[in-house]
Amino acid sequence: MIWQVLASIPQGKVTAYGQIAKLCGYPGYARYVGHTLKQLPHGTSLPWHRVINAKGQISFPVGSDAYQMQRRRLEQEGVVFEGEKIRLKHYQWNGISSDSAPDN
DNA sequence: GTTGTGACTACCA
DNA sequence: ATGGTAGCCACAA
Repeated sequence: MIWQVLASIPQGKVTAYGQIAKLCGYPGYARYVGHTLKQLPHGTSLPWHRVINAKGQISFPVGSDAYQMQRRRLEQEGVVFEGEKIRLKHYQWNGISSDSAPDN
């Protein structure tokens, strides 16, 4: 299920772990989603990089290898970053939770 | 079976 | 807006 929802995320858009879990019919399974993405093979065609946390940021330590890789992939798809945060206002796929209070 | 940890969230200070 | 705490669920020790 998670893979299916993951694959349905449009290019150039992002969503949150909790949102995916909810869409899969498992609200509250945000951590499970993260656990699943962690298990994805490196060569997977699934857009795991389009999954971020509810804060609108990448869930990896800033500067870490994984962080930079995910960020680069997102930017390649046209996603714009504001510092470490993503412009959810324009790039969130299906409303991400609540926090992040976008402005502009 | 209890305890600790993790690519998470929400609420409160 | 930022930082700390509690809830959340699955998995490993």
